Amino acid sequence: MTQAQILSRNQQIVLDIIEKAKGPLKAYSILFNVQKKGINAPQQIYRALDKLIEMGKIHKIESKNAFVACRISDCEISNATAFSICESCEKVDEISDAKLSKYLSSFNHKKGMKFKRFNLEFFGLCKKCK
Amino acid sequence: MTQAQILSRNQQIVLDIIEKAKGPLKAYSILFNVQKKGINAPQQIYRALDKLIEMGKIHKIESKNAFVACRISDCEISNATAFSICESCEKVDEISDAKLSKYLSSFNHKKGMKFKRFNLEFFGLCKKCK
DNA sequence: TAACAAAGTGTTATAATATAACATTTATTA
DNA sequence: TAATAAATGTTATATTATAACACTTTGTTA
Ligand SMILES: [Zn+2]
Ligand SMILES: [Zn+2]
Ligand SMILES: [Zn+2]
Ligand SMILES: [Zn+2]
Repeated sequence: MTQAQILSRNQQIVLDIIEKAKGPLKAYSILFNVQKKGINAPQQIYRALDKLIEMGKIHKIESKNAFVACRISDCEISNATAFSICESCEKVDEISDAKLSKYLSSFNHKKGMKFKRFNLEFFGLCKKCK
Repeated sequence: MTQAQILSRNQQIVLDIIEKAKGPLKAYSILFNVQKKGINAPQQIYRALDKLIEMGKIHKIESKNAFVACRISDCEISNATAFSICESCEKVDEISDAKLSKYLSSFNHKKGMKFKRFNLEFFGLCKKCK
């Protein structure tokens, strides 16, 4: 069994907020939300975010510069991420699809590059916005 | 036949620089490169970039906030983009793979979302850096 | 061709995102 | 307990991106 990660105080505060959020959160909106808890500077947020990403607890949605909690129990520690993003309401879902993940993880570029990691972002309209 | 796009002065200047570059360029590095041509403000760069992206002439590498020229003749006007990115030397190649593109374009999310567009970024080490 | 609309430009200012650097504190481990 | 590693607090600054407004050029159509 892998030891459950113990988070530092700031890491836990930041993670809690991201987990409670309905959608992706931006770094500065996290910052404004935690100032009552004594976190005052962007550095403190970005440091926590970096560690949480390393641990696979959260992911960065690159096209939005925003962060979501990982909801996938066996998420491969951020080596294989895929998201669906609604262009209207901004809803983001992490996609957990074994076939897709396998297909992409074994994809090899002609030019001899062996991939370690990928990130895939799908865009469209969610059920509600369609 | 679709009419070949005619670019405005600023759009052409920005595209030329991106096409000549060996790797992805950042907006402000483009700006510094064109100040001799009378372009002085970020707005002018970002406006040109936006249009060039719309036209499918360039793509944004989201994980790097940088821009590359499209080298793919039948690139589906930015609806289906895939890139390989070297984590060491920062080399970026656009991936043109009909199977991959077909596979992803027809991928449908369980939650009823129909995708219009995707962007995929692979990370690893290129031949040289391996 | 004159009138209008649409697209592009130039400019100043500012917002939003992210990192550098350094001093200090807390936790881990040898 | 001494040494090391990880995390924190803080100030300053770098980088990326957009808002707003006045003006010009280009395209369209009456
Ligand atoms: Zn995940
Ligand atoms: Zn939606
Ligand atoms: Zn392309
Ligand atoms: Zn390389």
